[in-house]
Amino acid sequence: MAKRRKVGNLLALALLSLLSQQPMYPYEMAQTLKARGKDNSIKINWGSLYTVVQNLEKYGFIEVDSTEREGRQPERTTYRITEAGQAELRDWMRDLLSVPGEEASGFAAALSEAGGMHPDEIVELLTTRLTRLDAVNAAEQAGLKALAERLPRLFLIESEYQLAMRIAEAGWVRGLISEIVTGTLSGVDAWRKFRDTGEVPDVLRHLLDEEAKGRWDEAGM
Amino acid sequence: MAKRRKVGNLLALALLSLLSQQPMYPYEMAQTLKARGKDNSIKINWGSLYTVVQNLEKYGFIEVDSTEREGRQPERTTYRITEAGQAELRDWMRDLLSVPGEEASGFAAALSEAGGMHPDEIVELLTTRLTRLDAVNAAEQAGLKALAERLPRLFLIESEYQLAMRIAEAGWVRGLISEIVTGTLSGVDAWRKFRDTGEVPDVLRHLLDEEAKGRWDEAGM
DNA sequence: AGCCGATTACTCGTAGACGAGTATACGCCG
DNA sequence: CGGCGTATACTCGTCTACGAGTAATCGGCT
Repeated sequence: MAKRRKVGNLLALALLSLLSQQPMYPYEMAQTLKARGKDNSIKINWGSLYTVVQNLEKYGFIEVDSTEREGRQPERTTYRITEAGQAELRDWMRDLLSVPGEEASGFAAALSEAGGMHPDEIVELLTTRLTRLDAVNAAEQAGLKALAERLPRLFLIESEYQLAMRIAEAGWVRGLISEIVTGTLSGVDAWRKFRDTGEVPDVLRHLLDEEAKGRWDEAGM
Repeated sequence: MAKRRKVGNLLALALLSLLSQQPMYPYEMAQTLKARGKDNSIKINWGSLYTVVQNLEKYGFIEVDSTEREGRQPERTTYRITEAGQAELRDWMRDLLSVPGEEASGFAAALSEAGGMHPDEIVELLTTRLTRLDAVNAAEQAGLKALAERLPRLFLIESEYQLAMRIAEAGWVRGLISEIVTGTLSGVDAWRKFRDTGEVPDVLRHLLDEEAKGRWDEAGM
């Protein structure tokens, strides 16, 4: 599951999908993606675009359909998808849809280092995040509503998904803030003391000892 | 906000955080991260490790503390964090915690291409995802519970976060499946028809026309 | 008629990510 | 006490991502 792809960039997925509908040349692909608003979910990078197209060709997922020049413009190479490309697209989609996980989040990484900062500062930062999340979500919700009048929702599920996730995140952050503030989160008291006075809590000393003996992984997480 | 970092790899964040506690040599950093179970949230890659350390040094965030050799082993270079490094760590943390978004998800990308597959297949795949999500979540929940008995929750927030997000995702997926099955999701009927009979729905034809004229972005999403 | 800015379409160079490979030392089993 | 598996500590080379730069054409305005 979630196996390594020969061409792993998500932009490649979008391109394969595009070419499965009709042949195109690279620049046209980028334009079409932009026109369809896909540049929200996938960043279109000129550098990547041509590398990805090249690699897709290298591995036989797409092939040259024709090359022509209009006037004296630089040559336009039109590509079409191959059988192998169709298969790859299909397989990749199945994989992405059916296998959860894998995404590394900066926020999660930062959370796991949060012990290095003062609780009050964390609360302040999280509050800022929450405000921004709420703002973005409200805007997005309004945007979605507007679009929903002209488009079947089918075309908007991916935005709905992202919105749902961000709403969930907002909820979680709200909860965390209140847990830190009220002290419900076990460990904050010692943490705050440590950050304020420099006094190393027993728990921490304990943990460091255990770590030295490499006992952490025993719980099998 | 969310500005470009001189050293952008999340591994660098972990390393800075580690070195802000005490000087270490690269291999030791990797060991410590593993011992602390951080290899769940951040993948530790030998190749990346040394590149990142090198870059951190290049930009003055860390500096050589000492180099020694025990016996005839390869030289061990111990690094310590600099003032600039402390500042970078702090600033980066503030950024990661207070600014939401930015994470590109493969699932979202796949969702936005879902129109290219048959609804029944999508439902099948989503159901698989749901099963897996539920399984992973149950396991994680159990694991967390076990750990919570020995560790203050403070050390587990990042796992709690990831769990919360995956639970939210499961909920959303469950909803989507039922919306597709029952046909509540506007557009599925036409979609299914199209996939079954090849008959191009009016809506789609309409959209393609508009796209040609570049009207998509007007809603300002 | 001709100039300017936007659009089209790509090229190239660099920096980063990553994995496979390497080389030494240490423990321990027979 | 010799050999071998494992842990230690990196090195190297490839492949990918990306952004800045380029060069031609087109439309419109003076």
